[in-house]
Amino acid sequence: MGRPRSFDIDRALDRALMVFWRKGYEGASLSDLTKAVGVNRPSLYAAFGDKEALFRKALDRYLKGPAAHTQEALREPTARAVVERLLLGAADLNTARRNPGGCLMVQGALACGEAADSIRQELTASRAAGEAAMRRRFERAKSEGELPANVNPADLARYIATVLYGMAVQAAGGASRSKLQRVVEMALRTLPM
Amino acid sequence: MGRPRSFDIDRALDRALMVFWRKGYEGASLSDLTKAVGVNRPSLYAAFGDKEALFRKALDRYLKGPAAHTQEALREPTARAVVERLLLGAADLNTARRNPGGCLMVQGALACGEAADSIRQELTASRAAGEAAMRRRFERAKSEGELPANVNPADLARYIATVLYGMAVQAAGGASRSKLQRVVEMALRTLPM
DNA sequence: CAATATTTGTACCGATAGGTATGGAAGAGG
DNA sequence: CCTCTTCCATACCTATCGGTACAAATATTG
Repeated sequence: MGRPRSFDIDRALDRALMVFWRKGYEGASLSDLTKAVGVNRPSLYAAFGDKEALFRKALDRYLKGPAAHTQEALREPTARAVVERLLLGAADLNTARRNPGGCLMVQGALACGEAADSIRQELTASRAAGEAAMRRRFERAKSEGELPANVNPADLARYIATVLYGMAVQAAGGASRSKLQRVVEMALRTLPM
Repeated sequence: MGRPRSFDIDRALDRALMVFWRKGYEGASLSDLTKAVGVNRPSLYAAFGDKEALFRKALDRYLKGPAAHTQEALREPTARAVVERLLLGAADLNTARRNPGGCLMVQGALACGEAADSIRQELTASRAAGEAAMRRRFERAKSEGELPANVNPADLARYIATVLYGMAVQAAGGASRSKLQRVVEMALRTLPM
């Protein structure tokens, strides 16, 4: 009962995600967001809560949508296939025409004022969770005899994560897909497995 | 003639640099800056110009001070020594106790509102300049027969830069020096030279 | 000591930030 | 058709943003 909502809530979230992705949490103003979503401010607040809650929902959607390949990558049969899929997927995601350049988890809030501190911590935690998932996958690979004895799963995961973050910075600076792919190629060529 | 300035201009710039380094260009408010510098707002403006000019001067000081190792690294005798010095130097710089974590050129303005656009572009250009210097150094190395035939100097430079940026993201998230050093170790171990 | 040049501190500027009070509009249930 | 619940739109709130006007303070120069 009551007046029905006049906009699609998932479409709205997608629009908001694009703005956060391009400008980061603090760089995205409420005016940017409402303009992009096409909805007035109080409607946005009623639907999602405050800016912080909106960002968290957008991050969730990001992880389950555009960045879903990270989850799938971990299910690849070999460690090398996992890494290939992660890196090549990142090259695609970071430079997809219809997306802003870069990665929401890196751009979102690297450096910012105190107001965004809790968001910064959340993104740091999300990145750490991704690394931990990679580490567990590599531990499994090692137990299956796939990795050389002198390769530490945690170190390998951190290294791959570092390359991924660096690619996001490159993409935010305008690096093309082919340039990112050559970075991936070089990283893969020198992989210890 | 006239009343002499009551603060040291280089000390002030160092304090401002620390604030920009930790919070980025937009995250650093004028109130943060004046409080850290210990100088009132009009004095800051008289000495350095507006916020943008202050940031540019701080960036300059950053490149010539804390990040000076990048210039020195390029003068190492071999390409491998160049890379080693760059990566290990970055691990130190990004996690030095008395510095904010991370790298000013990465944290400064990755994502932000339109107001910071010119600063974002300047940082992107600075990073590109660093990569170009690396590429030229590797081209020299290749002409001296130091690099395998299948290694493209531009690709190698971009790859190293990517690892450096990724390390900055890791450090901004609180990664310790030893963890960064293990990333470096892995990157070095897999280097094609 | 007087005149002048510059810095200093206070107090303020308009613009914008995130967030909300309020009254009318629009549909669902009786 | 009427009521009730919910949503939409305008207009506004306080706090803070970057930036500055102005006058008191402090030095050098004659």
